[in-house]
Amino acid sequence: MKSNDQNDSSPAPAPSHEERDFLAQYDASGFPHPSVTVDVALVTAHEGVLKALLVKRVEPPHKDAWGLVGGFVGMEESLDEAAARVLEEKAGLKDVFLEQLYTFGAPGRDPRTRVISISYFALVDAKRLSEVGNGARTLAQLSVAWPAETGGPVVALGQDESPLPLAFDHAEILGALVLRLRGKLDYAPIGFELLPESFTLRALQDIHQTIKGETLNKDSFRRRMLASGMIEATGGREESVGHRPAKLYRFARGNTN
Amino acid sequence: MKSNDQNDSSPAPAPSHEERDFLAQYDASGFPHPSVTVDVALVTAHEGVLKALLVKRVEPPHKDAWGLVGGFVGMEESLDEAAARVLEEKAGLKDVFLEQLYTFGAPGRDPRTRVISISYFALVDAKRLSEVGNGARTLAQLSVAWPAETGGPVVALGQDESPLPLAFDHAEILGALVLRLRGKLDYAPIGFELLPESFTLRALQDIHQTIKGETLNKDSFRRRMLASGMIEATGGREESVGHRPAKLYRFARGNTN
DNA sequence: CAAATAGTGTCTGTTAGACACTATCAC
DNA sequence: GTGATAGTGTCTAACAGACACTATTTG
Repeated sequence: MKSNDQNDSSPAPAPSHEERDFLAQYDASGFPHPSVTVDVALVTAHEGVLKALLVKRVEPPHKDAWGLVGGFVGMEESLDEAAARVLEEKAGLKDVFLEQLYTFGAPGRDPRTRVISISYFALVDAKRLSEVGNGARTLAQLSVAWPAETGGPVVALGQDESPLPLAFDHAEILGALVLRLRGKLDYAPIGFELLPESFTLRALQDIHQTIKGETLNKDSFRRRMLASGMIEATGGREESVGHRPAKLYRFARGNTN
Repeated sequence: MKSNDQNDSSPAPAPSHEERDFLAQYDASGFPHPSVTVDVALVTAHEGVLKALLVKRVEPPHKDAWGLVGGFVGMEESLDEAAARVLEEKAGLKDVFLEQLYTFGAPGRDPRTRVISISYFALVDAKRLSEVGNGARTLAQLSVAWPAETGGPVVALGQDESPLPLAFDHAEILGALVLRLRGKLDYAPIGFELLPESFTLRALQDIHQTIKGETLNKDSFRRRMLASGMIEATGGREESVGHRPAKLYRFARGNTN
């Protein structure tokens, strides 16, 4: 599927750009141009805190620091496609919720050359974390690690500062991410993206509390969700939980009633 | 201040990039790179509708269509700085509220080459419109025009479609802009940016109604604004209005009470 | 005075928070 | 039964909408 020969006469597409030297770019008239990348924060809610996938950098700059997965934007792909590709190549995840966050382009954010990075965030159910790493091309090289498995290479996003040294301006990206999630939670269906298809009201409330960083009133949350029309009962219930089982709900796409 | 000689040995900075040929960019190894631009929507509320500054394009592509002001991002400036510079050079306005909106980068959005554009929006009081054009370097060339003066070269942003043919994906940018303004209005102080420093509650309500595209309850709006702590009375009042004059207020920065 | 809009006081319906109470599972 | 959480009913406080009424200007 992938050609290692850049001079191959067949129309070999994007992947080769990952291995190129990272130098300032010039056009035919000698005018320099910035490089354009996407950085993707893969986010989940785990044990009551928001967590994002970080990979340990094995080469300078910021060697041994932790960073988001990222890569160059190909000439033939949209920004959304680039973000999805990077997420699949470097984390092994497909078909996840993906949204553009913000574009960072301070002149000094990468010490090698001018790099403009469009940041994205992806939301996944914590149960899909086991997929991370499957088929990821550069996993071994970048030594991906995830909280559930190692307890280490994670940053908990909240009022506290990150406990890990982060590369580039990735701490700023994660800060903007938390604000975006908090701001959108009340009017956009992003909470459901962090849960499996069917879930209990309690689990949904936990997600909301994790994002907001505060406890919510149970009765009010319940009434509000049921009245919103955004969820519908699946008919099923929890099983083997040691107490009265809760009804299961699913996200009712389209109902804005 | 500006050098017309690109081979000048003094460290002549950014402005020359505007006149270059617009061709695909390649680095030393022959790998192509996208161009990076900023597009800025200068927005005001005028006669009950949102309006954005558009300039008529005098060269292909999209010759004779209307577009936002835009320009290349210089290698030494941040994205915010690039947006402010473009706004000053092409609309003659300085010191206005400016915020990044979204980044557009579909492969075909510019027929010449791959262009990734970080869009911004600027908010100004309608009374500052008279400044538009002052000192704008390329104004004559691009034939800037504004609603208040011509009635023509404007797009009214609302539920209706634009009556003007718009260049590139600028219609999409304006659509995203309206959604952003509506979404932020209730929790961010953006309404004040569309008004002079002192204003009446009625004028503020008009701005909110213009952005939301719906009428608001007068009593409730009044109570909400006064209780928010975001505004404070200046002590002054309207004059010569043919009816009871309203108190003047100003935006009380920082009060989130 | 009339015309017009600013601003106040009060009632009502809706919604959020609080809390008591009942329901249903595992053990 | 006990322990634990799900789910319901009801009271209350806060707030938005509605509307009547008063206040203050220009002409």
